[in-house]
Amino acid sequence: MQLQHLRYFTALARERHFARAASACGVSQPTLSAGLSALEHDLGKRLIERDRRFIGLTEEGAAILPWAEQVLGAVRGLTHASAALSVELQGEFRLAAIPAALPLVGAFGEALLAQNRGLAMSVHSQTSREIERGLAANTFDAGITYLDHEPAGNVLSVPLHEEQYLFVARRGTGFDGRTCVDWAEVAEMRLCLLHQGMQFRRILDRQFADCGLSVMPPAIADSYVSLLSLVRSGEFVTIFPAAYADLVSGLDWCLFLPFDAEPAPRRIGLVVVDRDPMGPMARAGLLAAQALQRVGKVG
Amino acid sequence: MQLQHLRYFTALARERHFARAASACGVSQPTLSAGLSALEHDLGKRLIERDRRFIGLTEEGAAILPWAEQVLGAVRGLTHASAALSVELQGEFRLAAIPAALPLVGAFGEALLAQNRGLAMSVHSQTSREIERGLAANTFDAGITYLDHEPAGNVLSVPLHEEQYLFVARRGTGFDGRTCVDWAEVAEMRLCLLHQGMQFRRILDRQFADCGLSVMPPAIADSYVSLLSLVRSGEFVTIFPAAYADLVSGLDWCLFLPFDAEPAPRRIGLVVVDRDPMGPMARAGLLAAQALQRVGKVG
DNA sequence: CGTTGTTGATAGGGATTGGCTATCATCTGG
DNA sequence: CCAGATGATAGCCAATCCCTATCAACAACG
Repeated sequence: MQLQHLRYFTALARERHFARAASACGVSQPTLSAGLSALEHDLGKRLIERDRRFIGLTEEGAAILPWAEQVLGAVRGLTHASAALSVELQGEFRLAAIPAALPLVGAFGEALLAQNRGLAMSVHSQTSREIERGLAANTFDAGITYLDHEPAGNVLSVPLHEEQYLFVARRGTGFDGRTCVDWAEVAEMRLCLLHQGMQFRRILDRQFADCGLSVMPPAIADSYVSLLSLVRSGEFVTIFPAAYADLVSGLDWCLFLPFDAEPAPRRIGLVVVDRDPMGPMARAGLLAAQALQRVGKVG
Repeated sequence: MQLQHLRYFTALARERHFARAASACGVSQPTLSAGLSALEHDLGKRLIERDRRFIGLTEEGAAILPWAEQVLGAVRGLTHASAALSVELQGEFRLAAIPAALPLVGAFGEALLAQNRGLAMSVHSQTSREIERGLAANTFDAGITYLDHEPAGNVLSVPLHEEQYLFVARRGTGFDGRTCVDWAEVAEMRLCLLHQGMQFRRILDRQFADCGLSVMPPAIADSYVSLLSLVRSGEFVTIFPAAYADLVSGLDWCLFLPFDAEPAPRRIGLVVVDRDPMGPMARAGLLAAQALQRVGKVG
């Protein structure tokens, strides 16, 4: 069995297209095709459903896919481990973060890249569920997400931030004199919020429910930028994580108000998978997060 | 990088000898030598300290060794996963067990092989510490060991047995009429016990300590067979796990007595590593252990 | 209904490399 | 000084990995 063939296989599973997968692997399409045939021959199983075009993976193919990712992840770990001893860490640090934590990636990236000049960080905005899967599948080296909500399958974490909420409205829409708002009145307003698949939304829903309220926001988006744009129209109000609000606090048309009753803050932090030989990327991420934690300056 | 080269590398690390490692891999010695050179060239690092003979691994070599084992373990998982779907599980189930649990491997093996006719089980007697390392390094598919003592790095376990203690003496040495013994008097006798690196010995030491006693056994061995042989001489007495005693209860010269006060029983069971895609071997082991647990017949 | 673009498989050739046997260089022990 | 052990080197062969060029089947569309 060839490692390269496993790369072809995972690429095809990802791209769902022979030519694109080949290009992603930097080889020609016939090469990828032949490599996959060889892999199927090695295992004695058809892994790919094809009907003159890519259909999907067979049952066997789906069964071995996570294993192929494990193999390749371990190979990455091996190469990094060998490279890390003599010189600095090199390559791409693949960080996934929930949208609410995006304001933290600046400080984290600063710490990480200061400690590892050879690294390049790539940030991927993902839901907490996707981060969990991506960590298990070695798609990401680390994630920044909620620490207390996860079923947490074998992860190490470093808390970075405690999330608070801020009410957001456009100036001149009746809130200018206010110093705070309460949850009950907000529930009655024209809210725009994230969609229900996203963790921050679920947390808010639970917060409203804890107050005996339920919300049916007339506008739903999948990014804070969209929410901000909706608020700017003056038609809507929304709720931001404080870290996110800080990032855009310079906007003169935008008004942020605290709530009268803050729920228990949600811890947000860095998570990496806790495998036996810890990958140098994971280690570097933990070190950077710990440095950040000591300084106390996050966001 | 070639998977085969990683096999060469782990074999060499295990055998500490080029020719033996080559033979273990089923290739000629120059082939292995060249393969290792290629691996070193790939990584750009010397991995092996050589001085006309094998000296040891370099720092880099030691760093990548656990990763190489991860890679190969994942490859095994992949192969098994692909094979397991259609037909029965094949190959070798590598079980490690502490000596005190060796009497359990019969029932476990029976259950495992009944459920998986294509499997062959190989049993390795190891200390609990070695089992822990071997599981992490993919040297074993499962272990049978104490469940409550482990620091437990990501393992799944199924309890199989609760260990009790029996006093063992040769008949005709003054114990024939007795129905039980107490810890204090045993502490005064000429005991032979396992050496202190072994878990069962440490458990006994703690048991004695809990009774305010301390023992300095005049004979120490690393196997129960040796202990039994020492007891047979009539000069010594010892303490066996009840499961072990059952196994040799047919010996007419041998006398087993319970203790008056039993400490809390120690749970012994099957452990497998809890990785994200669970290996079919681990799964098969768990299933066999669970079947055994339901039947309640272990040992 | 024919044309065109897309998608994946096949054919053939060249370069790489993994493997073998045979041999050598060096060290160890007697 | 000789014999054995250990690992590296040389030279050769076969496998295979990858490429370009091409083909076959299908879909979309005028």
